[in-house]
Amino acid sequence: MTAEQLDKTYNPKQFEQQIYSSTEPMFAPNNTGGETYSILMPPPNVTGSLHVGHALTYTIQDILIRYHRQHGYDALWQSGVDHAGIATQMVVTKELEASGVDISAITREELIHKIWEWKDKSGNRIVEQQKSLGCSAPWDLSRFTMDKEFCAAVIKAFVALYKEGLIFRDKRLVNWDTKLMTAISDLEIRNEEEEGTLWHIKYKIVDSDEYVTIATTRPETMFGDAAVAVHPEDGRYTHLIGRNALIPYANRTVPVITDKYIDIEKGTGCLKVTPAHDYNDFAIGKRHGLDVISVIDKSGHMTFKNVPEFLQGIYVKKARKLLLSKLAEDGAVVREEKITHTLPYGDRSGTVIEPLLTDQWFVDAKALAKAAVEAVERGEMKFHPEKWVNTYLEWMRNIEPWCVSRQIVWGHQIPAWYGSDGSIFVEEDEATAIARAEERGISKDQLTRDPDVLDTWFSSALWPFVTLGWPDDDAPALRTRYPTSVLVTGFDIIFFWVARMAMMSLRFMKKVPFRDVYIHALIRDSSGQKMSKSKGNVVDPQDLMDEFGADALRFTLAFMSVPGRDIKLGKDNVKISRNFITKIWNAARFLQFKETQFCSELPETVTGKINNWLIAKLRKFQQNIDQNIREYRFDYATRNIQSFLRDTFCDFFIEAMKLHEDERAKIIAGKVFVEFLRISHPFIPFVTDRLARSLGVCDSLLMLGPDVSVLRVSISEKDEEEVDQFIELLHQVRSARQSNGDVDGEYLALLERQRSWPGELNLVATRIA
RNA sequence: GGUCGCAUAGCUCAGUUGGUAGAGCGCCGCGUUCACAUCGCGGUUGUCACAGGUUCGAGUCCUGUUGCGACCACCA
Repeated sequence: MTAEQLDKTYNPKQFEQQIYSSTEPMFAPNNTGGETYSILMPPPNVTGSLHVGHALTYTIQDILIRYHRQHGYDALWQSGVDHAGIATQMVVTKELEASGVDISAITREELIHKIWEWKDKSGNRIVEQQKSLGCSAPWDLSRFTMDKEFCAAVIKAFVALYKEGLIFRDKRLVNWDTKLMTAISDLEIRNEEEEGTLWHIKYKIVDSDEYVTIATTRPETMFGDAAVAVHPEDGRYTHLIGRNALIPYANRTVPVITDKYIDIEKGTGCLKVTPAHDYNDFAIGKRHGLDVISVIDKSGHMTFKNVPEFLQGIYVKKARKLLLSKLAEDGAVVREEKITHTLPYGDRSGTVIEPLLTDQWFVDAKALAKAAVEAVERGEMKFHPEKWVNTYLEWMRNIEPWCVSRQIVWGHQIPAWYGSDGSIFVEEDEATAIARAEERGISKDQLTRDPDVLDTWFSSALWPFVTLGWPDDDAPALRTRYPTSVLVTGFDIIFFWVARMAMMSLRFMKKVPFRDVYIHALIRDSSGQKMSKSKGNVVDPQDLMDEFGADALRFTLAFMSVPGRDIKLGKDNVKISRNFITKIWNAARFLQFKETQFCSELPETVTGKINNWLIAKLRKFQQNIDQNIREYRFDYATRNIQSFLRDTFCDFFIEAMKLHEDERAKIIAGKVFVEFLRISHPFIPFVTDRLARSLGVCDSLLMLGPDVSVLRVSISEKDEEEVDQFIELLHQVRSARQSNGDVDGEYLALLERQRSWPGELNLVATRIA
């Protein structure tokens, strides 16, 4: 490696790209049979582009991977992309519609084909951005949740779970998105508080002049009422129990029943029970054997059955208005009460979610959760920071069946075939399903395949072992790398992904998927606001990288990764990091100017107090970083990098070097600076590699861990202490001079003490003060 | 309603085992003779949210209060 003169200014744009491509071949795992270190990269959505949250999570993972690779581990960072069922189908559908395609007119196969086309064309954008950030993943090993092998694995897992009774089909109330026309899981809805109205509405009691007044926020569902319920001990209504109430305009009566679920204080104390459109009402209905009467269809309109003519086929919100004006006209609205309540909205579509009764596939999450809870309780999978273990356990212990079928086309089609007689065949392929059906006397033509696809998170849940080779139990990666070392992700993904990977992994691999789970912070804007497109406060990491360099962004994100606190990211923070990196650059320039030797070996015994002191500080620095990495304290690590370079190396050592010319010091300075570059490399890979090359040290620091010879060299601990004291005194002298002027007695006394210091410190003292 | 965080300098935040309150930014002063003004040297800035308790000693441990935030659940 030949040295070259460093530019006067640090200009990351000039070399980052080039450094990346020249080191890329070295990102592959070495597969030498040594100790492995593996990280699964959370697969970004195929539709995604890099946002600051990604930048943070990838920076942390890349630091870990580079560090372990440098330290001789067989390191694998398994990358990939997620097909992101609903999100992707939405994006492509929108694009097609915008270009004038009538979505309702194209077939399932055509749409799937279009999405593949889109994926091949645009699905790789985020990988390019990951590369700009410096992510050192072996991209040729990258997986896609819809690639052939992955699909086969998903189907295999589904069939296995089904045959074990851990997946079942049932008619239940599910969260239905009327815009996307699919079921979604509990996690895919977000509840939003808003102002609403509670209408008190009279139902006439049959064969009487009395009325019963119910309170509801959703009057339009009254046509699905199956009862009016009161609390058994509510004296106000005892006389009505067992009577029948007439539903307005419906020509239908419902009984007044009692149930302890009813809250006497709430509303009027009378609850209209609508099993088809409310989870609690469904439960009440089940207890009392009530009919389940649907009045809303899958697109969010009133049905044509069960609903009076003037509301048939009308959109729910409009139907509500119409009905209310008619009820008011007829004097049935007793009271309008303003309340705040929370409404469920679809995460993706933004429309109100309707609980609807439909046939769906469910995973028996409760059964799977048992092992996933126990493994964590036994400490086989550890959370960092530890507090997140409570979030995980709490959710796992109260888990409900997971609805995994989606009424869309982009995803893994459920391997279930239905016979015309209602029989179900769940098999890995069509041929087997047909064979099984024929055994039961059902011909091929009488079989239809379930059109639904699986929830995207179902395949994501299998990510840890499928990417490593499952279902081939002998796959080398599966044998040597499972369980993986650590999963790095945000807390919002604990339920969606971490918990489900734990469940599936324990079922199929009998072991936890990773030893550690590192939960990182959420990034907010500089004033602490959550970033969102609608607020317009989204910071684009690409912009920051363009302006300050990828290293500056990485350093900033690591620096601000304080456990348990959100990151308030502003441009200024990145600028400060850039300034620090410039400082490193200039330190290198100085050493180059001084014709420092970068490649010579350390002498067995270091002479010179300051030289000894520097070596001692370097050792501590190295040990600190090791500990920081072990404890996932990237904030401490970057602080250590900063203070070593600035306070220790530049502000004292280099300054002393200027005053006290010493050939030994040049050797030490070169050696220590190179060690500094190696140790810092995982955090700021581009600039450290660039400097190592320019100074003629090596082609890349990617594989070069800290030199252990630094640890072997014998140094005097007394020297370290002595120089520390000297520096302390130096501060006092400077301070005294600044505030009191040169003539002050205190200053002179301090100066005297300083000058009496032995060896080269004396020399330095005379000139530095 | 349940759970979990957070509160330290003007701002953003460190403070690891209980032992003299810190950094960066900002601000003020000084400084461009051999890296760096994207810099250096020095200075300024505190009721550690509040109230109790444990302790020789509490920013740190315990109890309570207030404020802010997040998540989960429910809502007639």
